Amino acid sequence: MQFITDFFLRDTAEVARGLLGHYLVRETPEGLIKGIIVETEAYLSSSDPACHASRGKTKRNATMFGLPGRAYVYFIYGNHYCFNVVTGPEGKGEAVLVRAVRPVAGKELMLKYRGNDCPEINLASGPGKLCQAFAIDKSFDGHDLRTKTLYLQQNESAGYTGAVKATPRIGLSVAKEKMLRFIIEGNKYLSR
DNA sequence: GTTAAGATCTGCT
DNA sequence: GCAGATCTTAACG
Repeated sequence: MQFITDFFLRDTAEVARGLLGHYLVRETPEGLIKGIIVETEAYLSSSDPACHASRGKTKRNATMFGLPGRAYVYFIYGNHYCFNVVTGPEGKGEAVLVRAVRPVAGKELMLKYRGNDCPEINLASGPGKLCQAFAIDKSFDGHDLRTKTLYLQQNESAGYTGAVKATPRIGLSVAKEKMLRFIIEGNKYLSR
């Protein structure tokens, strides 16, 4: 079952928390890839210097200011893509970074896209690894996440996957103190 | 035109 | 635990 737009129009931190336990699905010509989201981070537009949108709209972050429920994909550190879901009303500039999933289907394909024989526990345990395993690149920037090839799917048992915990976000040089990272506590597939 | 910093990963010590 | 790889974007001259 798909998410409705209203889900993404709520408070961004609530959306980040609410996505835990649900599915991220990728349909490739070679087969289906599916994972359960176990780690997310919220990026707010106001008073959040860590957010790309905090210093206004630019060519790179324009997607963040677009329609909720779209994908915001950007390239970082010369090597990696990061996958976000745009939240809030159009023009606000907020998003949720999906940092890690637990693989549930298409593990062979994920392994192939990751390009080495990494253990299952590391297939998608981090934003860059997740994009590699799901073959997500810049062509998905602005992609509507209710259409095929890449979408989010509700999981009825999401609320029973474990206790949710808020922690500081990872890898930032500013606003390190904000508790905007959400994890399923104790899950083996977290980035750390 | 030039430069510095970045929502990371991997391999080596 | 730490440094290096690697390159796009945005700010500045």
